[in-house]
Amino acid sequence: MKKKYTIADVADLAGVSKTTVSNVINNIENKFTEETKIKVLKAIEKLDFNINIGAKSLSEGKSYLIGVILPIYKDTDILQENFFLQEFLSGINRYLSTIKNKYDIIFTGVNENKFNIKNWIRKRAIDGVICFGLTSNYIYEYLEQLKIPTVIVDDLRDATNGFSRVYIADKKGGYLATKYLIENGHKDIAFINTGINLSKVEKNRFNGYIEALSEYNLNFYESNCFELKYLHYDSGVYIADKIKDLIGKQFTAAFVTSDIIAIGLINRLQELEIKIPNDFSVVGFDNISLSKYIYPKLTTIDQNIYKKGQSAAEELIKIIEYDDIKKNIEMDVSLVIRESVKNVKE
Amino acid sequence: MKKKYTIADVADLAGVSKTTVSNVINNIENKFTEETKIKVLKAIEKLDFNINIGAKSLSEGKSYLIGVILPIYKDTDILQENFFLQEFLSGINRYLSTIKNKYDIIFTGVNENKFNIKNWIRKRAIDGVICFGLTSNYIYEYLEQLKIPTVIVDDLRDATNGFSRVYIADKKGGYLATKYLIENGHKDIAFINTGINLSKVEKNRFNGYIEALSEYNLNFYESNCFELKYLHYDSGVYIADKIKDLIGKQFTAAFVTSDIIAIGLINRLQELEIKIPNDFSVVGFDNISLSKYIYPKLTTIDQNIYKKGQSAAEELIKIIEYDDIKKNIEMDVSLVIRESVKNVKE
DNA sequence: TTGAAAGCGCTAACAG
DNA sequence: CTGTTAGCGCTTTCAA
Repeated sequence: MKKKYTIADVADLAGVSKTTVSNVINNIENKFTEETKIKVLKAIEKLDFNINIGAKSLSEGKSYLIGVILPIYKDTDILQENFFLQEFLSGINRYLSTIKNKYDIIFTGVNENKFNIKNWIRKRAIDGVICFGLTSNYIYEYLEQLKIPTVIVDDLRDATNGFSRVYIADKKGGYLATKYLIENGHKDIAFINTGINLSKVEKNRFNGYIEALSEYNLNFYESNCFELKYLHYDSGVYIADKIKDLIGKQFTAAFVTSDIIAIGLINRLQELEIKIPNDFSVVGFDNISLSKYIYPKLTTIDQNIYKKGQSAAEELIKIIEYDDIKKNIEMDVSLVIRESVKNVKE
Repeated sequence: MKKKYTIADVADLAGVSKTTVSNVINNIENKFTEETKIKVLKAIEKLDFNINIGAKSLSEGKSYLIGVILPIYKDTDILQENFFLQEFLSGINRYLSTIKNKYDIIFTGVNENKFNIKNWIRKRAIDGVICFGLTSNYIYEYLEQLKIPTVIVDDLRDATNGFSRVYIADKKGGYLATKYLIENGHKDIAFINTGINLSKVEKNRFNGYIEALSEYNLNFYESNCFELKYLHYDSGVYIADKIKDLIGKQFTAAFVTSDIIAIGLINRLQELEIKIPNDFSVVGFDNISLSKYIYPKLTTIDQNIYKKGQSAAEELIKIIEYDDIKKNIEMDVSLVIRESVKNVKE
């Protein structure tokens, strides 16, 4: 097997010192002439030399690794049965590729035991971390204690006040969804959520719902609100059975604060011979990739998780490389009109 | 901020040498007494010491990083719009967690330019790589040249002969799918695929289809075979339009060699008022997570991508740690009965 | 503009 | 069983 060359080999071949090779590789200003640069570059080319990040890392005290901490949902493994985490990772990866893949991503799940996550960050000497969704407070504490560059995504709870955060315009999303339903002639609109008092995200979506209602002088009825415990498909199935007899009587449409639940709802309702959107209209929230593959295709609020990943990564790199200050970044949302809403005006 | 401690600090506190600390940490046999072990462990605990993998890595010439090379599908970014890669990553991660997360995963996409992938492997000093799906031959060449432990998943082309491979019982899957259709009374069954001459995987599924047919003395008709160009949702939509007039006349069911296409087909057919499974039955292949969320739920062949990730990782670690020899690992498949097939016997 | 030498934190010979 | 010492491949003073 071919020997793995080091900068010493390059230096020998080019007839310069290791220092100079290093300076050329890292493009340090005023440290070499054009002439030496060419010599070094030629030697690198000839030997097919590749820098060893491990060594660079040890000497610089930087790993060029960014850690992503992902939530693990009930009963599944990390990344499993999930329709958006991979989009998020993809976005991060995308941004990293725009800065020449200097950094690599490593990831872990949040339900690993406490010490694991802390140790993981330290032993890998991770340069920065991105936390997605509601992770536990003890993680935030560790992060603060470690003084490691961090970006929190989609968690606006007080415990995250000290960090840079990326989140979306949830209120606007709720507003857009509800308004669209109203403009399609719906006056009685159910609000299906996973707990407006537990999560600011949900709360904001609810506020958007309320705002649209009052803008059109529609009354808000507590009885039109349904709170679910878990954020997964089965909650949609569950709520479908619960509200099926109210459809057409108490309300003609629903704004559901997450796609996966909306999809469970739609599928179950159709099993019960309630046709979507003919008998009942629904607007979701998230625009997970799944939502355009179901029948009928789901009208929803797009939050572009992919782009969110990009922004989170960009912000993190700014903090790592330029000591950028804490920032709150709100991402815009938009309505994606597909087929799950019927116009009942005429 | 708290100083980051090194083994030298631990050694000082415990009153032993660095070597001894290292020996204890790595649990090297016959290199320390129970007594020293306790001293060292106490010191580690007290200092909240964490080993620095970067340094360990440099000195051992091992990175404890495994690289996963993922395909990138047309027009999308890595991991995007995809319903199985994350399951695969999840499986790898799962196995790695059973060996105490000694290794971390880093990943990259295959359409990055050639040099990038090679450089990436070398500069990170990756310990081993897992390739998923049909990647390019030049990658296999690099891998061979680099003599790096490698496991190839789902690619049986000649170029992969020299590597350990993980794949599934495709023929059995094709057989099971077709047999199930036949046992439900279907005699004329379309075979929708993405090219049996391009991919051994497709070829094997086709062979299973043929075997079931002949076992039940059913004729094979070339005209019942439809070959698609791309492996994605839109191909299903496309083929739906193409075969809609043959349904009920030339055939009453279809075995589709991939779920995502089967789903495109089903959705489009239902838009055309052809009811599944009442008017037409379909069995898919893959059991992607999406397939249980569509309506009707898709009957399909489960290939357990998650488990495939586990096996690939297990095999790779064996190669890395025990110089295990090249192996071919075939994973079993099974039929998952859901709602897209109608019994037309009675 | 260049180079010598020290050091990042760890492991591995080797000697005791 | 324990410790000394010499690297692993790079960056970084500091001096020339």
